[in-house]
Amino acid sequence: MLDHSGPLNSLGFAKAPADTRVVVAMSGGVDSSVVAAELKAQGYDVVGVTLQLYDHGAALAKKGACCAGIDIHDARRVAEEMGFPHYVLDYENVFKDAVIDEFADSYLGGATPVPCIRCNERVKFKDLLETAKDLEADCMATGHYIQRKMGEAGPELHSAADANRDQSYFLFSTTPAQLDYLRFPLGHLPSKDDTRALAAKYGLPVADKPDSQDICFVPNGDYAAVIRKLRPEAAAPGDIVDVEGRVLARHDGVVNYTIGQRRGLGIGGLADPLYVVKLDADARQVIVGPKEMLATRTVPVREVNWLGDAPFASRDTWHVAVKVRSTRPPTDAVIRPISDTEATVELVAAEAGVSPGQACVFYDRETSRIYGGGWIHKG
RNA sequence: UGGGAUGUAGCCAAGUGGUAAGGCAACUGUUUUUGGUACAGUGUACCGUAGGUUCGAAUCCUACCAUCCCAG
Repeated sequence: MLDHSGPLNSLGFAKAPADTRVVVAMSGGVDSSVVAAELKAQGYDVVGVTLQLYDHGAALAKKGACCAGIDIHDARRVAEEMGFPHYVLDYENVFKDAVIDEFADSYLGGATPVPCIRCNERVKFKDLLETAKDLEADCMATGHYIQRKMGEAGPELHSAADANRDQSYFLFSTTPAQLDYLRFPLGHLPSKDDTRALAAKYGLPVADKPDSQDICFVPNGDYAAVIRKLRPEAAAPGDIVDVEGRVLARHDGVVNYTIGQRRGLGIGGLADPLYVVKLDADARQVIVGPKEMLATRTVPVREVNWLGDAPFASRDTWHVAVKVRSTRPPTDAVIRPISDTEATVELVAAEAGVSPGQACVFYDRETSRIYGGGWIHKG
């Protein structure tokens, strides 16, 4: 089921699976459990590792969570049944510092963060990856739906075969060095059904667990409540104003809003709906306007992670396709590098709801290859 | 105090005799490993109050109340 290329084993090493140690990042969900089971079945020296990322009450009972409470036990059960060692590491402090704090501060600054990406780049592919190396593993495998393919200049990042499952948006910041060490055994599967079928085949206790969704550390979808707990000032009220500055209503914190948002404004009596078109954290203002005002064509990005073969700033423009959100197909765009890590992205067709703090991910126009991406800022 | 206008669900607003459109907001669901969007669904409106005319009124008549505008 896994990739094969010449004399190398399925993970790309020129030795027997039994001599290849692979750390599997196990969240406790179906995907990573299948990865671990499959590799173990193929004879690899599998070591399962699960991170405990947070541990507050309400989130534990929630369906579709990961990396806490019952999920850790689920991962452990899979390891026991399949017969490989499994370790649970306490990463609560790391996760809070690297992900949750920034999540809160980003919202306080009027931006809209993507904590799942930060978690991958700052925790799973950083500390956990180092831990895997400490365990003398040859590589680390995850259950992400994305592909690593060997190219002329080394490993390349490619979208998952199943476009509906593709998680490339959340993995754009994977560096070449990380990519070299990582493996994504599920990326080539045609659909999630195949994953569940494999889970059933190995008799995994997690075969029927629901998919994870929403932000894992946020209970009940109320992310603002989490922020208020961490940063009481997040509830500071302010005005909801139109583009001319007229006050239309009051709000209880800019953290409750994001650009493109329609619901929650509470302003009625108009012929057409209003959308948040801008957030001014300093003035505590939520600026609203008609839908047309959301059309955005110029997107400034920084912290660019470039995965092309030639240096990012070696050209004036790159013609690619980009995603400014996870749930829409890539759209044609031109990247104009400003430096090795900054650029202006011009969308050929305007997108609505582009917000600072979100990611802009670069895709090849013709192939499944991903050229990295950058973080959108206010410009 | 005169003159004029208006009063229909949280807001805006159709409906001028036959028993209450629609939009916005709100809520719920679907979609989605971020936020958001989109889509679908959800409303017992004492039709300002009190009388009257009529088989029957939100729609006609009277009075009153409230709000707004003009006049001084």
